[in-house]
Amino acid sequence: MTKSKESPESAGSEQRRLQMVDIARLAGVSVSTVSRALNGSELVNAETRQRVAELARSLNYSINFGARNLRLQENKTVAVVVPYDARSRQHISDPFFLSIVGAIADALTDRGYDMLLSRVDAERLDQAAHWVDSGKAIGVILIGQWRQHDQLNDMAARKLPLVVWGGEMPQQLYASVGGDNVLGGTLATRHLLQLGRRRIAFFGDAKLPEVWLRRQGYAQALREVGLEVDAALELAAPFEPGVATDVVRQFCQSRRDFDAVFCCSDVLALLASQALRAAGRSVPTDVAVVGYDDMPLAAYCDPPLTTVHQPVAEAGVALVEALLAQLAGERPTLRTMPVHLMRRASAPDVIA
Amino acid sequence: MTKSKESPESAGSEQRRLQMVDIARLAGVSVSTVSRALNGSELVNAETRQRVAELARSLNYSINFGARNLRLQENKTVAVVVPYDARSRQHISDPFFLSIVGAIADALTDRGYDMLLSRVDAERLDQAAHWVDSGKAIGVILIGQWRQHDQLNDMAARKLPLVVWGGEMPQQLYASVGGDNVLGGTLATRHLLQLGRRRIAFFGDAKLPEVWLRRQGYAQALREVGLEVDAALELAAPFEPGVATDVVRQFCQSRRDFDAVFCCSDVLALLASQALRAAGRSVPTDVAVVGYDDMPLAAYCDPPLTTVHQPVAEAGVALVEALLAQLAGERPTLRTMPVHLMRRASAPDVIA
DNA sequence: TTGAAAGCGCTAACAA
DNA sequence: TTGTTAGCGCTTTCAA
Repeated sequence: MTKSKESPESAGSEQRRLQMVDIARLAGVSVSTVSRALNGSELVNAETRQRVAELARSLNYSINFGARNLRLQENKTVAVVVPYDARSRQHISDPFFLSIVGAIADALTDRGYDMLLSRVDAERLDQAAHWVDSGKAIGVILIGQWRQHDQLNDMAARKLPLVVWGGEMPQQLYASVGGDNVLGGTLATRHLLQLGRRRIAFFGDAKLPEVWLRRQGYAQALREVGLEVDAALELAAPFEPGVATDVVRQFCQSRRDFDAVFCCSDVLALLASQALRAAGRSVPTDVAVVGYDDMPLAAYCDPPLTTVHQPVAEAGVALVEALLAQLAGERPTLRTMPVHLMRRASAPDVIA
Repeated sequence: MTKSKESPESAGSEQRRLQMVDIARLAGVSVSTVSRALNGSELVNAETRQRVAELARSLNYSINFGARNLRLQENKTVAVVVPYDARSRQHISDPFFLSIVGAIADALTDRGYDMLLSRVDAERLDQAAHWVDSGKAIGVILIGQWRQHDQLNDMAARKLPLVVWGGEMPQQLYASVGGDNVLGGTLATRHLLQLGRRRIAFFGDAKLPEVWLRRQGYAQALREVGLEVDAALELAAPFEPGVATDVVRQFCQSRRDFDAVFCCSDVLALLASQALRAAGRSVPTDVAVVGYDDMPLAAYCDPPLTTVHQPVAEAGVALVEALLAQLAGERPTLRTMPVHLMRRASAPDVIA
C-alpha cells in the first residue's frame, strides 16, 4: 500500500499539496459537495457553494488535473511538434516556424487548452503519434510535412487527431492548413517580372511540398510572359541556414546570368543577399530579391525584404480549429489561406 | 458510476484505447504482472516478461501516463513560460527568447521531461505558479524577470520550484541563470572605444535587470577611459520592436552627436541601423552599432552585426539543471554564464 | 440538498 | 514467481 496517512505532518515543513478532502474537512462538508461546489453544480445549496468556493480560494487551492482527467477521461493538452533535421542536428530556428508556434500557443490558450511543445526527427514524423498514444495529448499539430507525406497519411488512417502546417498534396488523408503557395510563387515572380527582370533564379528544395507548390506558381508566372523555367537557375537550397549557406554562396559566385532571385524563405533571402554582395553584386540593383514568410524581422533588414506575407496569427487559429473539429468527430479538412506580397526595398517598384 | 462496460463495442468503430487489462487478458496473466513486466521488474519470470513486452509492442500499447503519475505521485512535465507585454499585446517574438525556448526543449527532452509552453502577462509573472499548483507541471522556467523581482521572490518564498532567465539582483531568493550582463556591456563598449568612438549611445530599458547590468558595464568601460555616461545619449527603448520603432527613429533623427550605439538586443540594433540610414547616416562609418544576444540571423544582416554572444544551448541546460536541483531538494542558486563579443562588420576593427 | 461509494488506469504491499 | 487488493484525487450515480 501507499504510506499510511501519517500523523499530522511528520516532517513539519513537508507540506502536502492541498486537496479536496482538506477543503471538505475545513468546510464541514463531504468531498462530493466540494467537488460540486467548485464545479458550480446546481445540486448544492447556494450558500454552501459560496462558502466552499471562498474557502478554496483563500487557501489557494487548485484542483489536481491529473486526477480529474483520469476520472473524466478527458484531456485538454495538445502536442505541437516541430521537426528538425537529424543530420545537421539543426535547432528549431527558422523564425517563421517559431512565429507559428507562438500563434498556436495563443489560439490554444484562448480556447482553454495547454500546449506541449516538442521536436521530432524530420524523417520520423510518425513518432509524433506517441503523444496521443500515451494519453499525454489529445492531438498533434505538426509544423511542416517535410518529405513524409506517406507517414502522415498513415497516421491519419490510424485516426490520429492530427493537423499539419503545409501544402495540399494529391491523395492527402490528413488535415492540413497552409498558405496559398502557388499564389505566393506567382505573386513573387510576377512582381519581379514587372520590374523588368527576366532571369529569375529560384532558391528552395522542391522536394518539400510547400516549395514544390511555390515553384509551380513561379513557373506559371514565367509562362504568362512566355518564359520557361531554366534549370540552371534553380537551386535546391534547404531551409536550414547552416546547410544552405555554402550552396547559396557557391551559386551566387559561379552563376552571374540572373537579375533576380525568388527565395522560399526570408532566411534564405538574407543568405542570398549576403552572398550576392560578397560576390560583388548589389541588391536590388544588380539582383532583386524576394523572400517568403514575412518574418517579423523582414521589415528591419537592409534592404527591407520584399516578401510573401503568410498570415501567422490566422494560421495558428486555423490549425487549432482544424484539430478541435476532428476531435469533435468531423473529417480532416484541407485549408489554404490567402497570402499577399509585401513590397519593400529588396525588390522595389522603382530602382533607386 | 461510469458507463457500465457495454457489450462488445457498441459503436463498432469506436475503438477504446488499449490498456494493461487488455494485454493481461491476451497474455493470460494478471495486470500486476503486465505492469511489472513493462517496468522491467526482476520479480517476473524472464520468459513471461519477454512475452508480455512483445505483445504490448506488437499491439502498439503505450501506457497511460495520467494514471501512472497519479498513482506514483510523480510528474515529468516542466512549464516554460514566456512573458508578453499586455499593453502592446506583443507576441513572443524576440528571436533570442525563442532560441532559449528551443534550447530548453532540447535539455528537457534529453532528460526525459516534457515541456509545457505558455505565455504570461509580464506584469503578472506570479500567475506562472498555477502550473505547479494545479499539478500540471513540477516546476517553472521563466524567460526574463522583467520588472517583477518582488513577485519572483514571493514565489520562491512559497517554495515554488522556479528558475528565471535573467540578471542577478540584490536580495534575490529565486534561482536564476543569465549571461554576464556587466561583462557584456563592458566588452561591447570597450570595443567601440577601441575603434576611436567617444560618443556612444545606449539603447535599452534600464528598468529591466539585465539592461540595468549591461548599463553598468557600459558605464564602467566609459570610466576606464575617463568618460562619463551622458544622459542625453541614453534611450529607454523597450525590447518589443513595435513599441521601440518610433522612439528609436525619433532619437536617431533628433540627436546627431553620437558616433556609436550599444543596443541591448539584436532586434534593437537592426531597428537602430535602419533608423540611422533613414536619417542619412551610414553604419558603421558614421555610427558603429553593437547588438546583444547574437541571434541566429545576426551574422546574415547587412552589415553583419557585431554583438555580444550569449550561450544559448548552455543556458538551456543550465536552466533545466537548476530546476532539477531544486526538485532534488537543493536550495535555489544564482548562475552567471560567460559571454563574448562577436566581431562583425557593423562595428569593424578597421573601417572600410 | 447532501453523503457514501464506486471506479478512471495504474503500481506495489502483501499473501500465496 | 504470481495474483489479489488497496488506493493515488477526483466525479458522479445512487440512496437518503
